Amino acid sequence: MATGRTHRPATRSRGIPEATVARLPLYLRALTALSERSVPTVSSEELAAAAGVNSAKLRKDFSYLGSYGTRGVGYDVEYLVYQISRELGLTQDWPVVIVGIGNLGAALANYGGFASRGFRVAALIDADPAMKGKPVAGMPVQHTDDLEKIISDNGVHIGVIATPAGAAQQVSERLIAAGVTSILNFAPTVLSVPDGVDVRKVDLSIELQILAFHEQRKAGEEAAAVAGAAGDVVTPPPLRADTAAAAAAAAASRKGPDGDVPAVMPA
Amino acid sequence: MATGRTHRPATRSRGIPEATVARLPLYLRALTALSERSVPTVSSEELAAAAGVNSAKLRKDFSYLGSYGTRGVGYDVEYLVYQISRELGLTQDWPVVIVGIGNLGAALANYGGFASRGFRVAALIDADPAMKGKPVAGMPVQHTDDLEKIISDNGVHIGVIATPAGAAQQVSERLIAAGVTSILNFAPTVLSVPDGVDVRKVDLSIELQILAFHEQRKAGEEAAAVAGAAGDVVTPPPLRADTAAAAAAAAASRKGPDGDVPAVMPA
DNA sequence: AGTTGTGAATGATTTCACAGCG
DNA sequence: CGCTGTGAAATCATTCACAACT
Repeated sequence: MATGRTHRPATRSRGIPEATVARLPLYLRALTALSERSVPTVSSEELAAAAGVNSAKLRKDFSYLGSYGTRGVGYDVEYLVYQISRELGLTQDWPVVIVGIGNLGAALANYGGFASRGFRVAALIDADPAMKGKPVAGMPVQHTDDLEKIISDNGVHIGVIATPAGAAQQVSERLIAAGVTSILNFAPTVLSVPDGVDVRKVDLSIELQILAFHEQRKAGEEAAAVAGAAGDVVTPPPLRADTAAAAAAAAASRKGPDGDVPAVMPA
Repeated sequence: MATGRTHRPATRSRGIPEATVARLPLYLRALTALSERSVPTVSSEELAAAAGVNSAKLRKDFSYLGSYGTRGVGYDVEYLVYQISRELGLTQDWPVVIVGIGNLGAALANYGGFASRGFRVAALIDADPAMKGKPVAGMPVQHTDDLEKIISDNGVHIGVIATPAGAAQQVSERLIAAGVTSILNFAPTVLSVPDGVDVRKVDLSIELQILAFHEQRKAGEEAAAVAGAAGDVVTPPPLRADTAAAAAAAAASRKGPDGDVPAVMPA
């Protein structure tokens, strides 16, 4: 998951496990699609398929919300949409500010799915004076100087940070001081925030790196399957950088888990 | 976390747990920052703080890679950068295509951190004929018609989908047929892909919904703490939509976990 | 003396499998 | 009969706490 919570120990909130909470939006999206097609009821099997999970997990997830299904029949789509929306707090709408109106910030401001489900972009904020007043997504960009006033005037509790990494920590501190308690961080930095503030992080390069890991593993398996003839060991030379004398002294006795032994011995 | 893998049972890859793999990029980023400041060694405690995790978890994570530290001293920064990069497959560079050059796609194309660490944008692809040839991030946009040729000419294994939701499934099928085996999906849809293809998903509105859940919970706690005087129950009327007769018949016997009972009884 | 590496303990999540109900 | 809801089992992840090593 491209996502990752930062603070707050993985404790249950109101009895609902975190892993379940993270899936509720998926279910909600699948249910909304069914609702638009006027499908009245759906089984756990069908809904699970639409959401990309297995049905046992889905049923267990729903069991934390209550008994909202009908045995032998399934779930009432509209009713479930309402219950999940309520559970997620989407029956009210949340004003959100986006800080950092560069390429990404502008893309986020223009993102339609934003407004549709319970969220409303209350303001766009940027530190560049040249941006001030420029319309983005039909809304004038405001200057960082007014951040605190914007937050409190609009009763904003959720902030989106799309600034460069260097500015993110400071922006988060100002947001929090002004009353924000939930942050969605697109900047590639670990934010440190006080207790009670939730941070979720979306990080493109982390996602790509995780994919690269699996991709590499696939390539390795493939090579191992094909190999046997050419004795080309994939592992490059260790290239140990001896920057620290103390650590360097111990360098001789390194052990990898199995990395130094090629999966397939050269013949 | 904004992320979520889609396919492939959560099995270990080469003995390294998935949860650990997901943290390696974080460690790598923190280590790279230390490296730039020419810090030679770092303890698990320090590095953990920089990466936003606790030190026991970090040490356990590293233990899956091998014994790369020195007791009494810590970890050699350069050496660890290299080992983690290698483990993540970043010692080679991965050509990547971005499909869907709208606001988001353009933002991704312009994102610097992309090129820096092992990834190279090999092509930008869009279905709009009007976009063809237009330069985005210093690179001409190519038309979807040529997708297959672009993938195979460049040996691309990783694709990024930034199209509207409606196009995503079809695009993924074409990417996969042409040889892509890892997909980073920004479209708000569940992709269904064959075995052996990895999908990671980044979804703005899911992240916001998870934040809203916690935000709502905070508001509830606060209200409960303050309350006792005003008897304003937060729970809205159930609003049951009777779309399905069968399910409706059973509507009488609903039970929520505790949702129908206000946390604080009105006096 | 200081810090890693890791078994053992704990906790969270997923999966199984089936009783219970409509 | 079909499908939900859920204990119990299995798996996965985190944390503890300390022996091992420099």
